[in-house]
Amino acid sequence: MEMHQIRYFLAVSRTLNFTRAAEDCHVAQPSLTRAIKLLEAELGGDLFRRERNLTHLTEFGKRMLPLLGQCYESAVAAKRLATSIRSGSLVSLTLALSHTVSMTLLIPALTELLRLFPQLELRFLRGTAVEIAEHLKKGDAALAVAGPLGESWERFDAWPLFSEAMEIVVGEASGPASDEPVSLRDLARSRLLYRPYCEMAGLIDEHLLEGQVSWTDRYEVVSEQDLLHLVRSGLGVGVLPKSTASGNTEGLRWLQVDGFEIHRTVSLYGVSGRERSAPAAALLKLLRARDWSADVS
Amino acid sequence: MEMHQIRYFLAVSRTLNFTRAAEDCHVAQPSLTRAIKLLEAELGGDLFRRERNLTHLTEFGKRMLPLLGQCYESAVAAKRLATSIRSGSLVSLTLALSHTVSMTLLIPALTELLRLFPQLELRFLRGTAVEIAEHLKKGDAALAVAGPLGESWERFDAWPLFSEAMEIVVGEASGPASDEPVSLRDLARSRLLYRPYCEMAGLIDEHLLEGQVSWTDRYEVVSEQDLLHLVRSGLGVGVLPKSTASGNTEGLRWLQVDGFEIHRTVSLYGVSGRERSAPAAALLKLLRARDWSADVS
DNA sequence: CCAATTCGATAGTGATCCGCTATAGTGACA
DNA sequence: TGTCACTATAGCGGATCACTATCGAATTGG
Repeated sequence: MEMHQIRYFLAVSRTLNFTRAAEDCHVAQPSLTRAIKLLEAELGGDLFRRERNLTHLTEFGKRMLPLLGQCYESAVAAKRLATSIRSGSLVSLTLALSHTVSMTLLIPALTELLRLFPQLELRFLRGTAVEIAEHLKKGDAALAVAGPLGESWERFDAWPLFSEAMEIVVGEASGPASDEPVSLRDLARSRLLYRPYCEMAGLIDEHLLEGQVSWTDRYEVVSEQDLLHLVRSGLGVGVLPKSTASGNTEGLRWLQVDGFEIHRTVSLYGVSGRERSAPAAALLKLLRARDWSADVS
Repeated sequence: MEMHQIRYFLAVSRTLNFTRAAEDCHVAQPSLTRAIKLLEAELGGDLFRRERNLTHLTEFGKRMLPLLGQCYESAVAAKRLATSIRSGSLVSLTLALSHTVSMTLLIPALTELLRLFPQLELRFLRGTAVEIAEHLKKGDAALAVAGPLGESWERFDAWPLFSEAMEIVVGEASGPASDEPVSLRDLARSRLLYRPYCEMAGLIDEHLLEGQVSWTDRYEVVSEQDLLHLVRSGLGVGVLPKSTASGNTEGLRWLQVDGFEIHRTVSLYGVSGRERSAPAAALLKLLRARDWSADVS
């Protein structure tokens, strides 16, 4: 079953006249006749009753009409969509974000991006470092923003955006009473709210073990928001990048802890050798040009 | 955009590997590569990022996938349906009926037909003589049952089924009191319920004019059922084929009217030179073999 | 009743395009 | 570094599609 056969079939269905259908299709009438005959042979039944003046669809042809019409319409729709995309009236950009990167960090750049590309369809993927690396590799996302991906694939382009401290946060009404620096050991009796999705999770664990701290109690959470709610309720202690709760610090207290100092670098990632769409290139430029100092202080 | 290109595109979308996709499609890999390239050229953008190990759909390819998938699915569905029809598991028959032919006349034959073809999809078209002739000509219906079609097209096959009288019917409580024959003139003051859709309407009109009868009042109705309801309510006089109300005579009275005698012949119609489907041939045989005497007495 | 017209089928030819084999080029991987 | 895996390219039949020319039959009009 070939596309031109379907096109010819639909033309004859409309005109009920082989000659005129051939004109409509801009082919010679014998070509159309033969195409229809081949289609009939393939389907195993006559599609038309040829009666000069009264040519019409057979019962069989009537059954075939909707399906073949749909087939053709889909092809036409695909071509239309392709044209629409090519003309730039339909552009999209998929961005992979670490669970540890707050959307608020990106809002200014995204706002500017949408000013440049009003029609842009933005799509976000959230994931762990491994998932983000996968998204980039498979081309699910054109760019990604995350902490260190761990994975060393030489085709990853990484543009560092900013560095920030991982800080320890407790609820305003809980934890050590003083504002003086406390020791890790003092803190070890609290419940640790563990973020397994964090790029720094392994490093934090090592750090705590080096400090001879064994946290007796540990909750696993699956999002920064959940963690913040738990911390505010005094149900545990969290280790968070500074930027996560910036501008949303009510009910929280940042602790100075002796012997705990970890920084992470948030980078923008891409895959070298892949041409970037215009919006992707623009977002890259916007993010790299941005001054992040306000977000990490 | 050719069908094989779409098939190849879908295969590569599944396997994400040109070589394996070519195997799946039972073509050589270069043929598939070229087909995809042509498709990309036609659509105006790359569908895949060729990265040996990591070949994947581009954003553009992802957009195209659903539509092209639908296109291919429709074609496959059409072929499946064709096979299904050819194997006889899906047969249909369209029958055109005059408004003046009661379905009850056909029930015995249809019952038998459905015993022979349990899977048969029956479809009915109702219409006037002109409409029925059109249905037959255009192939909308394979067979028709009606009174005289009026149209003389030499390609109409007509098999007379039965003849019957056109009778005059009034409500039980209305009309002339006696059971004696009345004259047309006596009746002329009643309201005539006129059936414009009847094949005999013209002839009936002539007949009444010949009898020098002018009906002062005339209602037009659009169905036998509506007419019977009106007649039962005493709102008029109807002229009906005997078979119409057979088995449904409550509230009705048949009048003997001097000088009024019209018969009509109900025939089965087909179009010569068109091959009939098995169910059509069977129904033809059943209807012609039937004894109609009980229906017209 | 015959000529003109219309409509679909057939024949024959040329060109396009598909599918094939062979092979090159290039990352990935051990 | 050598081998493998994967895609692209080149070149060659062969299938088939589109074309022109023409026929046969049926309808239409004078």
